[in-house]
Amino acid sequence: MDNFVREKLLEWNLLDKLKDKFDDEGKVIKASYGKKFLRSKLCDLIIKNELKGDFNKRITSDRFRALAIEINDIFLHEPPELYYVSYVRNANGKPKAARGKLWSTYCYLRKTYKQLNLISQPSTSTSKLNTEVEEDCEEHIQWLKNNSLPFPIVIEKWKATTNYRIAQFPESIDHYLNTYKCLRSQTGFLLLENINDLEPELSLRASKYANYKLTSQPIPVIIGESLSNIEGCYVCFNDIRYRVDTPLKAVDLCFKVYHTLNAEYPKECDSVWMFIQTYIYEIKTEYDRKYVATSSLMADIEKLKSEKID
DNA sequence: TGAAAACTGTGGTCATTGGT
DNA sequence: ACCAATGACCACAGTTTTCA
Repeated sequence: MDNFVREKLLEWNLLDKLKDKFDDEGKVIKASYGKKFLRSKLCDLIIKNELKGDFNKRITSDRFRALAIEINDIFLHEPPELYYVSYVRNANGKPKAARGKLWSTYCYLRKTYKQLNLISQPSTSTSKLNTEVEEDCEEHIQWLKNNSLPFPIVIEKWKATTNYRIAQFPESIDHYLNTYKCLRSQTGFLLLENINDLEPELSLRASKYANYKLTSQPIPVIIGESLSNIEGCYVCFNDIRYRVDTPLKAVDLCFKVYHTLNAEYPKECDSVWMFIQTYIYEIKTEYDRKYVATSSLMADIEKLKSEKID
């Protein structure tokens, strides 16, 4: 290692950090400068030293920038941008991730350390069920698959298996309906068999969804010439039609169906259902999407309410 | 035996997600 | 708003296999 490089390394405090390896590998890297420069080896050496002693250590963007500048100071023709470009937003305001050789070496090392179990995987939110509870659930699930009565026991078993069913997370509502017999019963509701205008509309909707590889979601349906002349209200999903007394009850039931089945809201009116969920029912979940329109509507309503009180 | 094809691993970018 | 983290994807170089 020549004096210039040694001085620079001392100045930037890199020599101490790299002394274990740099005498050997550093010589190789230094020798390659001006020929086929071993950039990857250099990055590997630096990042490994940064992570020495703690495989899970985070390197801040400031540190990355400093390291890139240090490299540029030692190896004058190596631009810092080659080694680290921090996060930026483009003209459209879209975020652009950090780049550069140091960055990708860091990512690659972390990937490798994870594969070798040197870094613990971030804990997922799903808590593990113990085997005893799981066995009970299996039994309940089996019962639910074959029985739809008596209703109180259905409710009890349905509640007891909530976590288990969520863990099993079905692909679609079809799966749910086909698996659990109780969902097809009409306890407490009138299920109509012939609804003239409704069926073509629903099948049109289903095919529209199928085009986008989505499954048709539960939907409240109101039949009648106008809102002042309502003939009937339904909640429809798949081939099931629940009749309810009022539009409000249809919305209410539909909302409950979404949550009971862990179904997603229909894409085209997700924000509307999110408003109903957060403002009317005051429910917040970890899966909630935030909408500017929804938030501003809620804020506006709150403002109106407070003005009325004043 | 050497060229071509197939395969594999590394290094890199990008879009997106998630945390603060 | 910022930025770290992640996963999908791609290019490319090196290695191995196939085949004339």
